[in-house]
Formats: sequence, C-alpha cells, structure tokens
Amino acid sequence: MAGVKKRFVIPEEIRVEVEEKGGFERIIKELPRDEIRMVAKVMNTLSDPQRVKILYALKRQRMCVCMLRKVIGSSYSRCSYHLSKLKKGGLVHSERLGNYFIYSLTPFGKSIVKHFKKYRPEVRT
Amino acid sequence: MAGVKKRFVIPEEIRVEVEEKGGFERIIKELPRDEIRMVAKVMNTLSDPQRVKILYALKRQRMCVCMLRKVIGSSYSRCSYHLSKLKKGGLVHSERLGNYFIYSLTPFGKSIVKHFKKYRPEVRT
DNA sequence: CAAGTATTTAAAAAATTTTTGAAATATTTA
DNA sequence: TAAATATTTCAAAAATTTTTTAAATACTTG
Repeated sequence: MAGVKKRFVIPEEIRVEVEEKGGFERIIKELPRDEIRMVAKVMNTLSDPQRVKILYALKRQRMCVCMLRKVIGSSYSRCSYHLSKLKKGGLVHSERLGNYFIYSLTPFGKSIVKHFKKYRPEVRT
Repeated sequence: MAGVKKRFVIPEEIRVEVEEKGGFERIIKELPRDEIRMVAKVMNTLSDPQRVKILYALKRQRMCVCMLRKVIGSSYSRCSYHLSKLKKGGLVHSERLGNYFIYSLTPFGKSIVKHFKKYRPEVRT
C-alpha cells in the first residue's frame, strides 16, 4: 500500500554493538554536524593538486601571482581562480606590493599544511 | 616578435628572500610531488560532506549500507557511489555478512579521521 | 527452485567545477 | 597623461562529478 514505510533491519551481529552504544538513532544524533561541514569544506578547497601545490610552495616562501603561476604551470586567470578559492577557504591571504599581489599562508593555512604528512598512505599504522 | 619569451620579474623584496633559499627554480624543484599528489587525492575523496559524514559514523561503529544510507539520508545507489569512492581512496573496506555488506574504516582511514579536528578554523593559532 | 532482501552497476541526466580568452582595474613608469 | 605591467573578473565552453533510475548480482529463506 502507498505510504507504508518499510522498516529496515540491522543485522544481529551489528545490532548488539549498536545497542551497547545507546542505539542507532543516538549514534546519528551525536555526529558533530558542524565539524563535518568544516572538514568537508577544507578538504574541498584542497581537492585539487594545483591548489595543494600552491600551499606547499607558500609554506616555503611567500610569492606573487606571476611566481605561483610558474609553480603550477598555468595562465594568470587560472592561477587567480585557484587563489580565490584558497582565499575563500581562509587558507591564504594577499597584500598588494606596488603592482604585485603577494600571497602567503594564513595562520589557519599554516596549521593545516603542518599536518599534510598524515595524508600519505605510507603512514598507515 | 613571435616566440619571444617574456622574462618574468620577481619583486625586489621577495627576490631577496628567494635567493636566500637557493633561488626560485630550486624552490620549485624541491616541492614533494608525490606527497602533493597523495594529499590532493585524499582531500578529493573527502571533499563531499556526505562522505565525511560516513567516515565519522564508521569511526563510531561499523555499519551495513542500509544503515549508512540512513546516516546520510540517501538512496542505496547514491550511498553505494560514495562508498565506492571511499573504498577506492583506501579509507574504508567492506566484508560480506550474509546478505549484508559491512563497511568499516581501514587503518589508513582511521589514521586520517584521527586528525580531523585540525580542520576546524577555531583551531587557528 | 522461486521469491525476497541487500547491494552494486550502468547509462543517462543534472549539477558543479574548471578552463579559457577577452575585457576591466589598479598601479607604476615614461 | 599615455603606455606598460600585474592581476582580477566575467561569461562561455569544456570537463568532471554527482544524482537518478532501472536492471543486474548474490545470498537467504520458504
């Protein structure tokens, strides 16, 4: 009949474990929604190798856009697009120096770059 | 004239810093290409809030697909799509239990989830 | 073995992201 | 002030990712 919700069944072996933790609904309710959103946002900002490369380069040395575009091998506008994403994500910031814009890591950007090594599968423990 | 490469100019203030580090070319050459590729890959796998949510849920409790799809509120096939991405990224693995597939974090997956808190801007130091 | 359940796969459609190329800005220099 | 330089912005095109729907698998149970 229409509108009948089919009850879903958790396999026995798993249900035991779930009950020990206060039930499925509770596990769901206790997920840290804000943290999840933030993590996904940062991950998304860095989901492109060129943007990650920019971050690595800036970790070593602040640079103007004409340098950064050499680093990733791209046009100005492409580089600018990536930089604006990184900026919107709060990872880099820029200041004008004459005709140039000098980009560098924000404290937040630095704190993240610091943990990059965690993302090498070699680290599997 | 055609084919003339325009030499790019690094602003004075920056060039001093760059020379101290052995020059621009060297900075570029020493970027850890493999690490950059790996970082971007992991970030890319987790660039979606639903996938991050799955990881958080699995950190707490191994689950079958019918549970995970409730967690993220989606259809089977959508959930399956995300799971296959996570699997391809080496973050989760699955084992059959009768009619069910039970998903859980790989050691690599666990090692990464462990560092999620780093990705909250509140952590800015 | 037929029917039911859980899940995956495949293909097409929809949505999002990235790239490109041209034009707009702002600053410096002649 | 005109010309040159560095960079951004915008809109269209191209590429990629995600969603949807339907069909295919594989296991379990009657």
